[in-house]
Order: sequence, then structure tokens, then C-alpha cells
Amino acid sequence: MKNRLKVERAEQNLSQNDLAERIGVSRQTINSIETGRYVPSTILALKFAQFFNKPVENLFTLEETD
Amino acid sequence: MKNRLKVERAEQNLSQNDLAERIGVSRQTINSIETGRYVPSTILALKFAQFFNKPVENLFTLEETD
DNA sequence: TGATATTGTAAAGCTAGCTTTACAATATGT
DNA sequence: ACATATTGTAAAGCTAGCTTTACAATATCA
Repeated sequence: MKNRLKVERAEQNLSQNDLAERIGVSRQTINSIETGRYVPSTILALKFAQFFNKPVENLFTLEETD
Repeated sequence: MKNRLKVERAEQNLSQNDLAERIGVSRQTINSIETGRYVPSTILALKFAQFFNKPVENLFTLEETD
């Protein structure tokens, strides 16, 4: 699964730490999701969507391997 | 987090087992999500959305406690 | 240059997601 | 009534998500 967190974050000029605090998770969680080490829970995905004001599908997209 | 899986399933007249096979998970996973025991991964949420042809936000919604 | 911010990783520890197997309770259909 | 389908749970086992702490590499900026 791919995600656009890094880009969305850049558009808002936020650091991983900023986003982590706004969403309520650790910075490592943000980093791990951005670098593809973790697939977030649906709760987290919905929070990102809410925060960036974009549909979940716009931030996260399935790949063949999923 | 609430979800509308049971309703969507009923609208399509599908059993938990049917949905499980279509999505590619075990029946217990479907049951556990429907009864609120598990929060699915974002990959699973996207698959449900794809299958029911509805946005993730339409199937899963955050609650205060999330 | 020197100090600070940002990002990438790693490890340990705990919890949660998912699987398989299994059984009971209820609903459906002949 | 009987057989079958559906749903709810449970337990064991494994993997993945998330936390905290910590350190190194790179970028930013006075």
C-alpha cells in the first residue's frame, strides 16, 4: 500500500513530529508509515484523512501485492 | 470506531463467509470487525471500500473515544 | 562554524490483528 | 421435525502496529 503522507506534510510544511503531535501518535509511527514499514490501523487512516481534509482513498492506495 | 459492514452485507445478501471469501480473510475476521472486537488494517478497509464501491469514510466512522 | 531541527533506524516490550480449529446457539428451508 | 446455514465466541499461535528510548546522519540557519 502506498501513501501520500510525506507529500501532504510537505504541502502543509509540517515535520514528522508536528504531524505526530497533531494526530496523537509517536513520531516513529509517522516515520514508519511514511517509509512503508507499517500499515496503519483504519482509525489512524481516518484521522489522517480528517486532518488533511481528504478522503482516505486519496491518501492511501492499494497495490497489487496487497 | 463504528462500521456498516453488517448492513452493506445485508444489502448485498451476503453471509459473513461469503464476504470473507470475496475479500480474502477468515470468517472470524469479518465477525470480529462487525462485532467491534477488531479495528481492521487500512489495507482491509480499502478492500471493503473497493468491494462495496463506497468511500472508506462511508463504511467506517470515528467515534469520540478514538 | 556551531547549534538546532529533521529524518532514518534500531531494539525491547506490550497490545492488537489475523489465522485455524472448534463448539454452541439461532435462523432458514424442505 | 430435521438438516443445513449462519452467527457468535473462544483459545492458541504468530505477526504486525505502536510506544519509549536512543543514536547517527543530514539539513537548516544564525
